[in-house]
Amino acid sequence: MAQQEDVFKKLVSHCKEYGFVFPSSEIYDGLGAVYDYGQNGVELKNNIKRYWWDSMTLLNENVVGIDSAIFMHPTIWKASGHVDAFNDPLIDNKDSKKRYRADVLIEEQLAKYDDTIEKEIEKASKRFGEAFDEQKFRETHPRVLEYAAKREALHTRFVRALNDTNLEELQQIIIDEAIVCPVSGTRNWTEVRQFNLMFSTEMGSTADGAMKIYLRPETAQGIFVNFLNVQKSGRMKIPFGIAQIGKAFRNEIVARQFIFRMREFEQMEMQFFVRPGEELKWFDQWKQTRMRWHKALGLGDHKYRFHDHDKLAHYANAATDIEFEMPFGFKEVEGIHSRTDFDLSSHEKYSGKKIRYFDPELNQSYTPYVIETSIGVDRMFLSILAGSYCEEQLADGETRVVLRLPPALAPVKLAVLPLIKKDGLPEKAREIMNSLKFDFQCQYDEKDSIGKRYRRQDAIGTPYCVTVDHDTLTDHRVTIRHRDTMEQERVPVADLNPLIADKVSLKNLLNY
RNA sequence: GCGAAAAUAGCUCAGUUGGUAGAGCACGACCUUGCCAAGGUCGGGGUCGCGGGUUCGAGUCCCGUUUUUCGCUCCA
Repeated sequence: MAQQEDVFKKLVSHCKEYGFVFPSSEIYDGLGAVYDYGQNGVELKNNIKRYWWDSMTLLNENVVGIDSAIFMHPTIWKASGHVDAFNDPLIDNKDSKKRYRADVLIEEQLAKYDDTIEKEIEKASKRFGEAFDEQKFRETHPRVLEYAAKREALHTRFVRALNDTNLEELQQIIIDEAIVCPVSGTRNWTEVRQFNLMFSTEMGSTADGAMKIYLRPETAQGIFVNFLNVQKSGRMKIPFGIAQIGKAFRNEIVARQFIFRMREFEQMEMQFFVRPGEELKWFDQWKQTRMRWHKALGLGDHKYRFHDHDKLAHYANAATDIEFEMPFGFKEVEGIHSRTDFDLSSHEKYSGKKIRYFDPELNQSYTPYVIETSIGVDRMFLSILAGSYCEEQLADGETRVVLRLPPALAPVKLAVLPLIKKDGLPEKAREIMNSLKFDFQCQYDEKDSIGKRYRRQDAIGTPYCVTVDHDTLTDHRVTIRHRDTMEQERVPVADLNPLIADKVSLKNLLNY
């Protein structure tokens, strides 16, 4: 385990040193759990997205893509359940370190007043026996009146604070009422905080006309609200899917582990619409398809596993995760959920628009059921880096760091290197590079020894190095050096383009 | 959010009881160099995370703060 954490540290360090991932706003001390992708990172990330997008939209004629806006109508998040699910005001006791819902603590205090009043009545009732007039007792007894008044005042104050979502007031109530922690028995409280998962901002420039809107916490809703648009304009027939890649935002309480859990992240989601009753069949099919997609990367089949959910979310009737063995353990990179008709039905209810599909084969209309595949781009990025990163012991006792990235995903496909930087070799190398740069991400390097340049390319995962030597000037052949085996072969310059194109094509991955 | 640890050059780190900020690698120029991190010469780069305090003097001691890591907690 300690060794694995060590690998993780090295990975983070490698990402920064070689231009894959930088902490955001670093010269201003950084911004918590936000990261930027560097010159190599963005290429790798784009290639991952392309691999997913092509696997969805090219391999499935019944899957099409969209790109919906990050801003969406606020009611969408009511319909999806996101507004209600994450609005609890929470408070911590500093001594017991227990966390409570502030509203629940205050409700318990209200119940205590009720209890006290009831106890007074009970006592009096025993004392006076048959002659006891409860109604009159309630209206006249000074202690009961006092507690009733206190209870009423607290209740009024509490309801107002809740309606205004006035967190300071909720905290003040807990202080004023001398509410103690049931565990520690102390009144050493933190501030009341609202852990709303969603970031919000205002749309509209005038104060009174402004509308509170949220940055989407998932891309899925953009697909659901466009279901009819895509189905009708694309003449889509069930079963069919809609794919989308885009940013999502979650104000995580604890965002950690590098790019594994960030506050701003990117998702690749596909919602697949099916007939009611057939959802579990499709769920299983997508489960297998998605696992094959992952394993096609060749990082090692044993590094993947399913994790089926025992406890299901309110909208799901089946759910599983695809987990990858990260340096810090098996972690979720993709979720596959059978979301039933929850989302479409809910949007139908909230929008008042009919969201149905008329199935010509069944000659009936219904609300389609949905299978969702949802994958975190950043997690995918991390899993690929973790799976590719390799410190290799060489025969001569040296070690080399090599990223064994699938060639189709590598940020740089080939480096063109003159053996030495004189005798016309640099010019020849430039000429070769110019003939290849339209088809491949290429790098030219003439600094330092050839061995050092090979190692630099290993560190960013460049699958091929093309070396120009004196013979090249007369025989028009170059040496291709392979990243993984370090083997070399001599090939004609004219053959380079088709040769490399074949090796770095996404087709090699997509044929799973 | 709580607790613990850490922060010195692009990277990895050293820095003695408090007394002129260093090394290796990396980076740039030139020379050398025929295939797996070679060598030489010269050079650029740090208000020691940030803000206070103690002191004649703070990278070093104290307080606060930010960021990161680990453990809890929370969430999905």
